[in-house]
This record gives sequence, structure tokens and C-alpha cells, in this order.
Amino acid sequence: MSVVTRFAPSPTGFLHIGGARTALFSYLYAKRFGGKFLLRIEDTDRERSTQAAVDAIFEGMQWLGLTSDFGEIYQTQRFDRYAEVIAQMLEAGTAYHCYASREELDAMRAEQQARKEKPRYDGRWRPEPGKVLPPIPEGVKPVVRFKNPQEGEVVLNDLIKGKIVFSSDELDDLIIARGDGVPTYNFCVVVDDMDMGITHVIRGDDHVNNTPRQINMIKALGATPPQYAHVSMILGSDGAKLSKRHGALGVMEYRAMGFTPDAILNYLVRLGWSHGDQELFTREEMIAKFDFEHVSASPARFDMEKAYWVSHQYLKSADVAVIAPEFDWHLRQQGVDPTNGPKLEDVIAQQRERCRTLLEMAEKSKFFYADITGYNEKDAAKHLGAKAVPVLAGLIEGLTALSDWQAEAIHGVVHATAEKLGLKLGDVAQPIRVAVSGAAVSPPIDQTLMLLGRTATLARLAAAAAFAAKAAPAA
RNA sequence: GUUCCCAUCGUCUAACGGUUAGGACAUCACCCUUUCACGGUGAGUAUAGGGGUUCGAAUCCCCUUGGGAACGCCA
Repeated sequence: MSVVTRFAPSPTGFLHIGGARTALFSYLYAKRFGGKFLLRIEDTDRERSTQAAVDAIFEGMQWLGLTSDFGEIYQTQRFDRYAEVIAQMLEAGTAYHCYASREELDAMRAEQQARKEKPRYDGRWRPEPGKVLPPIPEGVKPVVRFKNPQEGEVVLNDLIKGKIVFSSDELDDLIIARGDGVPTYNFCVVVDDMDMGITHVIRGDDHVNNTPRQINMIKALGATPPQYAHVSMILGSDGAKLSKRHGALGVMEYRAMGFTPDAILNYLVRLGWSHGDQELFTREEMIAKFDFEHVSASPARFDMEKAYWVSHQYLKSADVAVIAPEFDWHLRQQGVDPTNGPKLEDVIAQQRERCRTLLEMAEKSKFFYADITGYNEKDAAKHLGAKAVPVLAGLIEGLTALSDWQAEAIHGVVHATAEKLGLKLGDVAQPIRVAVSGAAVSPPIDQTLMLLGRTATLARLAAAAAFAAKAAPAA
């Protein structure tokens, strides 16, 4: 049997990092066995589902490259099918109508909690042989409940957590259709997974307690339950649960922070899963090596520092042509148009070693594409003082005379200037950095000037010379 | 409250009864150096606690403690 997995988010918010990892695991597992992966939008709660959230989920999945093999599937488009199954179950006696009002149920739960019991439906409308049901109240639209078997136990052999046994008497009769006829999550999941031939249900471990009921429903429908893999949640760096108020970010925010999709995926795949000592994986390697035997059952914290490290590894080793479009996006995000200026690929090649993210790279590369707006105060005070005046003058003279604007020749001029003035290389290079980039940090100076180009270089050196001359008397 | 899950360096993890408990991130030190980085070398840091089982336990079992989840006409 070919593997079919699914990622089934409810569209009530963006695609967060935990969901992305669950989706990734599902995707990898399917691909590993040459199977299919599908994305299903669980939008039966029409009050909370929004189109904006649906769009955000698709956007995130697409950016990560986790594409569905079956297009878009919405539960709200399958209501006819759910109604059909509910009718079947009513007919077969595996489901029944319950006329208890919400108030009645609230009161029941309150009583149970007062008695320190687990709140659960008491089966007041559950038909049993010889049992007399209450009179049907007028004007009440009944809900439909699943008639859960009450004997024995349900065994879940989870691929990650191992064997988990639930006693059947812990399981109450859950509602599968609301008073208005709209089916509920636990029921829709079961019908969908069955109809879509899902072989492996990979989801967050907050669903573990739903699983025995779902297994019972699948069995009541005469189908075979899929395999389950319940993935632990991702915690914030302080060990607290990620929430909207507390550090939960959508995957697109990681794009804004300068991560590439591959880097995020690589970080996520290693969060809870391992393959010996290997830290870095290509997408192909992830697919070839992913397994549930090495997925941890315990929750993991999201460590931004390590994520940055992974990001850096990708920036350093990736094909510059692949990164260039994302780099372009970041520059434009910062209001810089990279059309006129050095080739993005060349700038990336110079910056990739010293930047952990594309955001950082864009910030540090703006000066290649736009005029600098001023000097870093400390750097200017240190490097553009009186001492810099002869240095800059010498450089301008040497560089103006340069016919061949290449790194090697530029390097020669910088060296010659230092030698002529009896200075160390750093004493010459630092003023140039500040003059040209606005601050004392840049790629190697010869590369920087080559990329910047002759015109901009000389203009900025001249401006810095004027600045230094003005600052000199005070110094 | 009830049920269920989880527990190795600060963090992510390796170990599938026998290792000086390994690697990575982070930290610190040194080297390299034209700034920032990269890179190199090295250091410190862990089996939550208590009982068993066993010749031998991080590993299997039980208890404690500490985290977490679920218990909706939410998903």
C-alpha cells in the first residue's frame, strides 16, 4: 500500500513554526516512500475560519516548498459526504440523536467537576436495549452523537510514542453533528482520512486524547485505522508554550528575519529528529533519511541561535543564484533598488561569510546600491580624523590614476599608500571602510571598492576627505 | 480533579543492557587576520530523585518530583 499523508490545519491563524514542522514530517515521510502528501483545510468551524488565514497557510507552505499532491481540499466542500455518513451511522445505530440543551450539559459538567470527576457526557440520550429515553422536548434541534463502545480498551501503537492504552469507559459519546447539522472536527477527520486513503496520520500530540475515539469511529464505519505519529510540540526558548502573545511567529516572519526556506526546514527537521551526528541535510537527504524511529517523544525548545547558525551554513554553501532572488526581496524591503549597482551574486559571494541571515546581508550591503546617509559616529571619530587626511588624499590620487579597476590593482594602491605614509594596512583600510560604507565593517577592502565601482568610490572618498579636513582642527 | 504524555550538558540531540556518556549550537581561551567575519585548536558543562531487575542500567520495571496535553454544539 502506497503511503499517503496529510497536513490538516484549521484556518484560524497563520502557519506557525510547529505546524510547519508537522507538515514537514508528513511531507518527508510520504516522499520517502514515494507516496503522496496532501493539504486539507479543516474549516468546519465557520465562525473562526477566515480566508486570510487560508491564504496565509498556502503562502507559508508554498514558500517552504511543501506542496500538496492533490491541490486544495476544504472540508466545507464535503458536507454532502459527511451528511451521508451520519445518516448511515444513525441507520446502523452507531450514532444517535441527543436533545440535551447546552445549559443542561453545562450543569452536568459543573456537577461532575464539583465531584472531582472527569467531565463527560453521561449518556442520557444513549439508546440501550430496555432503556427508556426521556420524552423528546419540543423545538429542540438535536445533535448527533457517536455511540462509543463501552467495553474493553483501545490500543494505539503510536510511531513516536509507542503503545498507548485507553480504557473504553474513559471515552464518552462525542458530538459528530451540531444542532444545525454542521459536522464536527473529530468526525470529519475520520471520514476524510478514510475517504482519502490516508495511511499515516502525523499531527501534534495535543490530538493523542482524540485518537481512541477516532479509532472507534473508523472501526464503526468498517474501515481500518491508519498508523499514527504524534509529534511533540515546540516550546519557546524559555521552555514556555509558544502562543501569539509569547513568541509564536508565522513562517513568513522567518522570511522577514532573513531565513531561507531551506534553512528553516533544516532547522526544523533537526528539532526532534536526528540522524546520528549529522546537522545539515539537503532536501533530498531529508527525504532519504527521515524516519519516526529517531523522532523524539519529548517537546523541544526553539533555539534562535542555532537557527541562525543553520541559516549561516546555508548562506555560505548555497548556490548564489538560488539566494539572489531572496536577497533582492530583502533589499527592496529596505527601500533599496538593486537594479543599478554590482551584481547581486557578486555581493552575496563577498558577504555570505559574515552574515547569518539575508536580512543582515541586505543591511550590510545597502551601501553598494544607495548613497550612504552619514557616518557611524564612533567609527568616524576613530577613523576620519586628522590622521585620515593624508591617507584619503593619497588614496584618491592613487585610485584616480588607476586604469584597471580590479581588486588586485586596488589592493596595490592601498598597499602603496600605506607604505608611502609609513602606516599599517589597517590604518589605511579602516578610513576607506568608513568613507565608503559609513561604518568600519565591510568585506575585504579591495573587493568592496571593486564592487562599488570607480565613480562611487572616488566620490565617497572625496566626501570623507572633506569631512576629515573639517574635523581635523578640532582633533 | 480525571485520563494521557514527557524527563541526557544552558539548548538540539547520540547511545537501542557493557562507551573515559559522543556530536552540534551557545560560552570561554588561544591561533590566523586588513575591519567584521570565516577557519583552526582547546576547555568547561548532562543521564531529575529514590527504589528494584541484572554479573552489569542513561537504557527495563515501580514510586516520587517537575513539566505538558486533553476533558466544547473549537480544531
